[in-house]
Amino acid sequence: MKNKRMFWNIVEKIETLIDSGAYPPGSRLPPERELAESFSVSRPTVREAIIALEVRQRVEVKTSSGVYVLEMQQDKQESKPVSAFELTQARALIEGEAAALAAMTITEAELAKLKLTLDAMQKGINADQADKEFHVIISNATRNNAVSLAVENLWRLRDSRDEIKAAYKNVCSQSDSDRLEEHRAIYTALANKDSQAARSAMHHHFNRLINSLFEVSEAKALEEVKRKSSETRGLYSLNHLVS
Amino acid sequence: MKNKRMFWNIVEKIETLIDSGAYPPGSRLPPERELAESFSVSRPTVREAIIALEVRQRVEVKTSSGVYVLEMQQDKQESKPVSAFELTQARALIEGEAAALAAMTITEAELAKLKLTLDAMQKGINADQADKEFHVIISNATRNNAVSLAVENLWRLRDSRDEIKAAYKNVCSQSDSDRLEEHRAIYTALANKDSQAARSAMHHHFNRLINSLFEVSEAKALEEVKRKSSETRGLYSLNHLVS
DNA sequence: GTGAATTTATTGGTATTACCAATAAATGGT
DNA sequence: ACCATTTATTGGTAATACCAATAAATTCAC
Repeated sequence: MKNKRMFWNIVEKIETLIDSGAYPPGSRLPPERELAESFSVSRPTVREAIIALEVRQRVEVKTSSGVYVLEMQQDKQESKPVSAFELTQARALIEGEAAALAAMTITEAELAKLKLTLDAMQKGINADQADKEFHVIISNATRNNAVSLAVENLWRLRDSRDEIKAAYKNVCSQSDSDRLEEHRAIYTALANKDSQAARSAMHHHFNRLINSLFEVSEAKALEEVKRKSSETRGLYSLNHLVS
Repeated sequence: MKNKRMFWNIVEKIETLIDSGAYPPGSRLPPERELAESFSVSRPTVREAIIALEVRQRVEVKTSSGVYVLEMQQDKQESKPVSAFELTQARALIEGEAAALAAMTITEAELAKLKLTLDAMQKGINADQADKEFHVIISNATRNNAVSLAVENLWRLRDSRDEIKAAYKNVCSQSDSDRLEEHRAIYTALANKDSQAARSAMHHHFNRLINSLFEVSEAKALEEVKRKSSETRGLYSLNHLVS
């Protein structure tokens, strides 16, 4: 069943035409009437599609002149490919510092909430959600919204990449106990208000994760791929951080 | 001159109605025909407005049922207020780690580009742009796009807040020489591939900045505000980082 | 009386047509 | 060759009609 309304199909078709290069940025689209005829729909439908494209900032409508293709403002978020290794390394660095900061500012209430996530993770129900909560609570405990935002953005990045989600799924599910133990260590450091220890524990957490990622990717890879992996292994290593 | 097309006005009116609480999330808007009458426009015009709102994810159209108001998905980017102090502290932490990482991976070409920004800054032309380039080059030198994105997002955050831009403007313009000197120190550390020194130099850079921000804000503030400031000064201090 | 099936009214979806206003191209006069 | 005028093109808005899906009201069977 195609429940979509007609004009969404037209949006898609026009967008495809633009992306194919048939109508480069700055050029003018055919008049509404022509588009309507060539797509075998009515003019209002074409108008609706054009309005949708206009709201999306893909085209600009100049009254009595025509519809012009706008420059693609590429989301840099989308343009830069990010691997699971990069993401994990970035998380280690940023969340490591966040933990160090949080150790000085965290409240008893937040420590209690952290404890709850540990319990939830131990019971194994919604372990992944408890994982996320754990990290978010810590980032908020920094009392620094810029840091919170940075951590949230990394999480968003993780969720927006299917290959990263897949990679994490492989790793997390097979080492729940490690993850729990590491979270406990971070929690203890925070409870002790020990910045250094909190940073270090966070680094260890992600170091294990990154090594697991390498193991999985190596196990899957052919010999040739293995060689490349070992080259990049040095690049994303956290060995200089884990004391 | 109101060159805007009619339907944009309708979009505005409907959005105002929604924001005013007249149509809370989940509720149904009046039928197109009624809206057309009450706004004294034709039905197609109302349809166009609704489509614009739909593309913006403000409403959901259910065929033959009605138009329903969606939950405002507030950009957390916008909802969380971020002060210049928070931003600067976050930059210190994240860019400090970025510099430490970059020290191990930076290329000669990138060092040369860094040098150019130093020269530009010395000449005083486009000093602010040179500043930005300096930091971006370093984040890209990490070979970690997740880190690059994090740094870029912080910059975007800075540019999106007028009060932060204003605060930075006050501080940067009055201490160009300090900034240049600190950049040189960071450059030297990177050229020497000295991670520790690079991190430390970056921390010093932002530490000076944060202290300048405090001075400016204190100079401007009344006595009472001063007291609050000195309370939060401890919160955003980098003293635990600068050795 | 109650529940299910049917009918009816409402509502958005699409198409057709018409006319307006602004723009851009073609034309003509100087 | 240049400028003013005319003409054709193009998007903007409106009015209308009919369709299809939904939801409400009604009817009917039990």
